[in-house]
Amino acid sequence: MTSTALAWFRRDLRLDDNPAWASATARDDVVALVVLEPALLAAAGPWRRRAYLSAVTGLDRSLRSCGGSLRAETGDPAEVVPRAVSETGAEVVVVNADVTRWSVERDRRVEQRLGMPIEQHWGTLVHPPGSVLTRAGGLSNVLTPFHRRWSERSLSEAVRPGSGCVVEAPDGSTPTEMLGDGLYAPWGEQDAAARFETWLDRVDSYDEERDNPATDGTSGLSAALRFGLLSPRGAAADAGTHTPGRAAFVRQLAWRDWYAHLTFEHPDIDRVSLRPEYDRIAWAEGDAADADFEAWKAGRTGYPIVDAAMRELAATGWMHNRLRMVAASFLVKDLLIDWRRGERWFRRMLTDGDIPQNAGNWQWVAGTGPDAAPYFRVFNPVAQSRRHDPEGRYLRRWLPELDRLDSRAIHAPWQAAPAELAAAGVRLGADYPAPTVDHDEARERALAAYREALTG
DNA sequence: TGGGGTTTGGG
DNA sequence: CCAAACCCC
Ligand SMILES: Cc1cc2nc3c(=O)[nH]c(=O)nc-3n(C[C@H](O)[C@H](O)[C@H](O)COP(=O)(O)OP(=O)(O)OC[C@H]3O[C@@H](n4cnc5c(N)ncnc54)[C@H](O)[C@@H]3O)c2cc1C
Repeated sequence: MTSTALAWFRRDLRLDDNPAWASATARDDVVALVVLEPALLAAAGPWRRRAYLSAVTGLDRSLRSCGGSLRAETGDPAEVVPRAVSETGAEVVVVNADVTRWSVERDRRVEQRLGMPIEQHWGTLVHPPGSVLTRAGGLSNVLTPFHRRWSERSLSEAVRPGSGCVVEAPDGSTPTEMLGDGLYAPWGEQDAAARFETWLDRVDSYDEERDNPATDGTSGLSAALRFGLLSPRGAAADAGTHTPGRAAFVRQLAWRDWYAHLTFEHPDIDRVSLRPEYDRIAWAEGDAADADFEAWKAGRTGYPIVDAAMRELAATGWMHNRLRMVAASFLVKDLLIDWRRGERWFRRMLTDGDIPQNAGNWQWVAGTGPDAAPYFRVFNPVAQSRRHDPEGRYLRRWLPELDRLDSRAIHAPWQAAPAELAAAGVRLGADYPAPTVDHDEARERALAAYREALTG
């Protein structure tokens, strides 16, 4: 009698070094399934939706090179998965687990409908939740001790697919048929692996280049990690920590794990401040705040560094880490708008957007999370711009209307002399917005609001 | 991976 | 005069 496993792929869209896939392919036959969940696709903005569907196509490509193909179905997993099980005769469903409340609840619902437990592995983190603990036995609320413990743990060995026969998807449910031929160019684990290889040529200068948004001094691997095209465990192992650049890169992977573990422990990370006293802040609300929020989303705040970053986000689904901090700080501290509103917009628009990383980082910027920046750390958008993009190379890329301003004026056009603006062809309020807020006043307003929440 | 203001100490 | 140190938020 042959044994059949159903491997249900979610955000682990690769075959190599994938614990769930390795286990599933230890059976005689294995069915590979992706469920296109309407709720998830609706929540994703255009960039992440495209990336996800391309990654699904890429997974199908990988499966075809082992003689099978991917079965893709649309619907609620609680309906789709049990149906696929009964159609294929699979006796086990194998997954890599995820940390969000949404995915935990989904898997519980599926198990109920299946009438049996799902076989769970971990394949989207370097170390799974619950495996990195302080002496007291809990999850650290401070990154540094977490990182130390995390580094002390040895990395598990890479796992390889077993020899199970990969089943072909039935007619009508291959990604090509589901998504349309050629609409989504395959983006797969080979692409992620190739990108990682070229990153290893540059990783040694990461610690020096990472804060410069005008150059691609970072790995650009976040979307591949988001969808599991790259094994984070493998990335940490292959990079090593023997140079400062490599150590800094691997530390970022620890940061990623930390936010995932925190999310597993605090499923409401996107809804409540992990330091609850900060939920007493009197955020700006009403028409004026709504107008500020719209200006921020559209890149019309009048602060070039914020506007360039927000325009890049909307146009590409990407934003450099330094700019994420600056743009998020601007929304929270300068506009005094609830971090949750910004978090939702970022999550929708970012190709790499996910709840643990996005909400964790927003809580860090807003000062509401564990080990977050203290609330009185307020970024000055002009100072950040001068420090990290001194020539305005990045600004010019996204704000062509300011290109003729020199590298002194471009960071704060409203401070330039009228003649200088005229010579550069910039009419503030017409070609480019006048600043929506005065940073010095806004900073005082934010400090007062935070202080009030903490003391009053 | 904060910034604004002030003081201090060498030039 | 200026950078660094220091305090505070
Ligand atoms: C307000 C805000 C929102 C963010 N939202 C997201 C998000 O939705 N999804 C996301 O993946 N990252 C998010 N980040 C973290 C970080 O900005 C991105 O991971 C990074 O810019 C991705 O570029 P990279 O792959 O070139 O990173 P690299 O600098 O090359 O870092 C390597 C990897 O480490 C991880 N990493 C790096 N920085 C962080 C960090 N600060 N926190 C956690 N993990 C990190 C990422 O997986 C990244 O791919 C956010 C940061 C901020 C400040």
